[in-house]
Amino acid sequence: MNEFFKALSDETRLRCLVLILNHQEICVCELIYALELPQPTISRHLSILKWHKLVQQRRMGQWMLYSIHPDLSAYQRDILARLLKQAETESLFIADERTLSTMLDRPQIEGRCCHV
Amino acid sequence: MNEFFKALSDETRLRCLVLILNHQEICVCELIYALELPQPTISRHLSILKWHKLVQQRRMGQWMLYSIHPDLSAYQRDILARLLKQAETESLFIADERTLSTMLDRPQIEGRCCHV
DNA sequence: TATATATATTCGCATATCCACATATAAAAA
DNA sequence: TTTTTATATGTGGATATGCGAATATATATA
Repeated sequence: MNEFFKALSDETRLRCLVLILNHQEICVCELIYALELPQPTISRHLSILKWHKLVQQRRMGQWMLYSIHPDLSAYQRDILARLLKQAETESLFIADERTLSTMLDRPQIEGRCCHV
Repeated sequence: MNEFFKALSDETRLRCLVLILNHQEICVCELIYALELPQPTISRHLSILKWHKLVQQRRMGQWMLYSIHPDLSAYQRDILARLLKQAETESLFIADERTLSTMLDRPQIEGRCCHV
């Protein structure tokens, strides 16, 4: 049970998760751009989230898309939802969204709509 | 925001928190007995929870009593409540409660009732 | 006051975590 | 097929975390 919180205990991973939650599906290059962090840093944190089964990945051509894992338990979904709500209340991570919105030539991903 | 999850990312701290939540107020010697861990280990984890402002302490004679911090935000209370519910669903930490129930000469603490 | 009980803290060590840098791999474009 | 773009992984070092053992402190009791 504490392992789940360990996955959430890093700011970079929370920032990634919030972006994933807001956009349903997002590619690594968008996370790199939005968070303004080195590519290996993003990749490594994504692999930790993947190891904890919080996210899944799928390839779309040259891009790797990440989304919330469909097998997430109701419990974990509840925690993530509460976390997201609080992030909005406290206006956390909005800078990441603003940075992302300035990105040019973002990959076109079907059925994606931003929830923020 | 990730600091809160860092406080929850350790199993010993979760076990302490669940006991505190179930008993409202609990003394260190009860935690030592219930978790069957060395006294310095319990004390150290309690001091971490205190540092994160998740718990408060008060002295009652020779005993130090710990309880959930009254200034906890609604957000943090929600997460703890969801966590507690899930622990019950998964029957986690029940061994701690059972061990505690076998403890002799537990300190009498006013207004305490066990919620499990 | 001396002693026992309860709790907190210090120290040293082992391990875990995170980062930067370099390198590897996979797909797309030239 | 070579090159470019996108992503993943290996490595070493710095820092953080957790633990056991010893010690310190505070309260109660003899």
